[in-house]
Amino acid sequence: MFGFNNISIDKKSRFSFPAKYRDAFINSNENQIVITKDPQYPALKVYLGSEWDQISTKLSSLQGLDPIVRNLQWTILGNASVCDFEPNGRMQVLISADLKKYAQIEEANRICLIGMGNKFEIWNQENWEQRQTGGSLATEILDIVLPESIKDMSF
Amino acid sequence: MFGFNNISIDKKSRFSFPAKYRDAFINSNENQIVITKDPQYPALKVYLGSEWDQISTKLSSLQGLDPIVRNLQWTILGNASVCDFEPNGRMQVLISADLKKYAQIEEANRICLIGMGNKFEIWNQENWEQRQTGGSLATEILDIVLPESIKDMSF
DNA sequence: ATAAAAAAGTGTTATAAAGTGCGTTAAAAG
DNA sequence: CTTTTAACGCACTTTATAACACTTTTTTAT
Repeated sequence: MFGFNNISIDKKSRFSFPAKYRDAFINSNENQIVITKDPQYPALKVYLGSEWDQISTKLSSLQGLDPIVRNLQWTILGNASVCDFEPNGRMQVLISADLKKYAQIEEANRICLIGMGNKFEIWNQENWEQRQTGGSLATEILDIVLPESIKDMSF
Repeated sequence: MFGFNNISIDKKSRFSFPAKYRDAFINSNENQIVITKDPQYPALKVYLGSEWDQISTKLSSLQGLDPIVRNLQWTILGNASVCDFEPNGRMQVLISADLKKYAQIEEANRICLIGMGNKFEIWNQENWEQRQTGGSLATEILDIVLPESIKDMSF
């Protein structure tokens, strides 16, 4: 599941996945979608339920007394929104007010949904364009020093 | 059970878990909730009864002569408040005056309830925001040197 | 020590806001 | 031109919260 999509969000903060991904969703047999914060950029990560189960299990098992681990747990686990998802239906998903704020899409009625294989990203259009042209964003965090326990995880 | 929730506490210091967690509570067959102090931050930990049984059993069995262990035992075991909990009912829980004070939510009528998988955290809103934006809090303890006996526990 | 008063805890109800479901219209693709 | 997809609008349902009433426990005063 790849590619760029500029799509709308309705008055109740829902968007629907483009129909071109329907078959892939049906084949992977998912009935849940998880949206959470991207730990580095003002953007959102969208995981399939099964992917999320793996990531969250691993992340929550790490030693929470390490402050860096704890921060990642807060960001990724503590902001995750689990949504029921029907690959055969409208494939609609709600974005919470909190996550909208983080991704700076509070006002917007359009978002960029980027397919990255087994996950998606959601971006505010201006931020996405700026990143694509090599610009940097005020809120981005590039200098995370990861503890050993996390180095083999990919979010 | 994941995600951020900004919820109210009533005049009698009760809050109710958001309805989205109901199914998970019913499935895990819990009828008790335990709230206690977070050992590092001015925040509260909320455990399911079964999780608490494991953690408290393990923690209380550790050698109490090590001062760090002793401190963790005091903080976590000595402040635990066990509450009856009805997954099919209103899922309401009372926060004791003591714990409210520790988490600095005495005045506030709103709290942040953070779902971290098999446990929750409760934060005063200002403290939570400050932590999320990289700020630090006066009362936080980050430089704990953990004894071996605790390194494989995750609270 | 007892009664009254206050405080703390428990449970119920009403209402506004948030979330969900679905039909219709508009736009795009074949 | 037909079919599919995306966007919009509306009605319905669920949820959150404040307000209220009642019970139990604790405190205070006599």
